[in-house]
Amino acid sequence: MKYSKATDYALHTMLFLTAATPQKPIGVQQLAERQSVSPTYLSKILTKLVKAGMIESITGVNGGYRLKRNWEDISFLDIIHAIEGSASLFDCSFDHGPGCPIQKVVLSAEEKMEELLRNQKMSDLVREHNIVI
Amino acid sequence: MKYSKATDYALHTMLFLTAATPQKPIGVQQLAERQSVSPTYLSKILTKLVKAGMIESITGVNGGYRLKRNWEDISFLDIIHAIEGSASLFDCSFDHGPGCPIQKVVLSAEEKMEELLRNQKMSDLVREHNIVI
DNA sequence: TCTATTAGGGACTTCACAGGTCTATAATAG
DNA sequence: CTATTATAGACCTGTGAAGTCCCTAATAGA
Repeated sequence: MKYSKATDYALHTMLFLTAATPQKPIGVQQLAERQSVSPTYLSKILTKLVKAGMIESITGVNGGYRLKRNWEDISFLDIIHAIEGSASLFDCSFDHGPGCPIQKVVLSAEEKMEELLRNQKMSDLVREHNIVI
Repeated sequence: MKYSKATDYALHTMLFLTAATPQKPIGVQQLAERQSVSPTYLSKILTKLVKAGMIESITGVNGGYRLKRNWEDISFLDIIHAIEGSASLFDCSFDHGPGCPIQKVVLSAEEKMEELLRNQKMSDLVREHNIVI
C-alpha cells in the first residue's frame, strides 16, 4: 500500500505554487522540470487539482497554473483526496452481521491519519519552514 | 491506495483463531470456507503469518493452524505489516536538500494511524465485542 | 488576423502487482 | 502404507499506475 507518484507530484507542485504565490501563472513546463517529470503527464495531474478547485489554469501565451483565492486553506488531505480519491482504505468483504469490528478499527485508525492531514495546511508548512522559491 | 484483500483475509483469520483459541489446530479448508476464498490461496497468506511468528502450522492428519503462545499480544499492526510489508506509504522522489518537509508531514500522519493499530490487540477486540465462535 | 504558446483530452502503451489456480512435494497420524 | 494436511513453485489474468503521443481549444502579442 503506497501513495502514488502522482500524489507526490501534486503535493510538490502545490508546495511550489504556495511558496511562489505570484499573480503571474507558472507554466507546466517549468513545474515539470523541477520534478524531472514530463510536462504532459504533470498537466494531467494538475487538471485534477483544477477540477477540485484548488488552482486555476490560464490557456495561451504566458498562461500556466496559479493558486485560487482560498489557497491558504488547502490542506494535505485536500490534495491527496483530489488525486487518490476519497475511498476508505479498507473494505471488509466478509459477512458478519451488522458492522465488522475489524473494519471499525482500521477506519478509526485511518481517521487519525486523516485528521492530521486535514489540519496541516500547505500554507502553514511554507510559513513554518520559511520556504522561499 | 488500499489495503490488499490478503490483509482482509489475514485479519479475519486471526480474529477467528483468536476467538476460537483451541489446542486443536484448525485446517485451512475450514478457514477458507468461512471467507469464501480458495484454500490454496489462503494458505499462502497464512504462511506469511507463520513466518512472522504469529501462528504455527501442523502438517499431516488433523493438522492446521494454531496461535502461538504470545497470541494475546498480537496487534493489528503486526498482522498488517506481516502481509503488506513495513515500507512507509510515501517516498519523496524529489531532491530538496536535507529532509523533505512534505515527507515529514505524511509520515507523521502515518505514524498516528500506526499508533492506533499498534495499540489495538486482536485479543482485546475479541474480549470487548464478546466474539464467540 | 495570424502565429506562437499554452492547457485539455483521448487513445494508446508498458509494466508491475494483486489475486488467484494448478500441480508436485514433504510431513505425519492412524 | 495411506489418507490428510501444509509448503513451494510455476503459471495465468485483470487492473491500475505511470507515462507517451497527438490533436484540439484558447489567447497574448505582432
